[in-house]
Amino acid sequence: MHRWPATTAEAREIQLRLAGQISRVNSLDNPELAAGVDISPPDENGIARAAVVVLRLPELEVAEVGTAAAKPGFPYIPGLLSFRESPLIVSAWQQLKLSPDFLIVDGHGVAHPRRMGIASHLGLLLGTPTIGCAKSVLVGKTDPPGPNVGDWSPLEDKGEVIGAALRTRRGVKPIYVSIGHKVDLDSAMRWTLACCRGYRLPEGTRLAHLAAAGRLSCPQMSGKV
DNA sequence: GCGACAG
DNA sequence: ATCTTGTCGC
Repeated sequence: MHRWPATTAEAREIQLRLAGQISRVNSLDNPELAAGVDISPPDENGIARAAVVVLRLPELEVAEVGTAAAKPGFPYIPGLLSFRESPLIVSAWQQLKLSPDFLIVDGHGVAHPRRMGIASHLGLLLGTPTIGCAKSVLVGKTDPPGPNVGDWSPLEDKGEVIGAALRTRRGVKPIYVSIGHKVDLDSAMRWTLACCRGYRLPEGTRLAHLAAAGRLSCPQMSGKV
């Protein structure tokens, strides 16, 4: 694919080049397997763990869980998150026997200064449709969406709609949905909502958070515990 | 120069 | 992402 960056300037150059490879056209058609991913903060030894949870739609039953653990090889820098977390997520993804139809990522897709957030980067690395679902804004402005589940308002930057503030639960802050790769914004919101079950975060992401922290155990687990 | 800044 | 109890509401 490409050489891993040694400097932040190099990382930004890579992002600018990769941004041109993102497809914002929808390719999801009645998906059956949805995946969510999250990564734990490094433990006292510097080891972080990624977990990918695969859910069967529309029931949202856990079909499989893949994990991977390692020390991140890149620091956390706003705008460069994917260089820190992507390698571990790719490893966890490779543990899977199933092939999810799409992946929801805990972070932004094109709602990023260079339109190349971690969700988009992973879409390219995995060759899979991806959706960015972040808990806070990185770049852009938005108004609060309406109070009902499914209500949304555009997230705009430099005159461009880069995502949406989406109400996934009443009475709590919205999440910020954006195109990762091979989906359009309407589809991204549609399938995000299809993965929500009364919590602010979609189930895949929520369960992956638990799995990465070692607080989810089920027979579908694979990879290291 | 100052503030803002996914996880 | 962390640190953080009890409390209010469904």
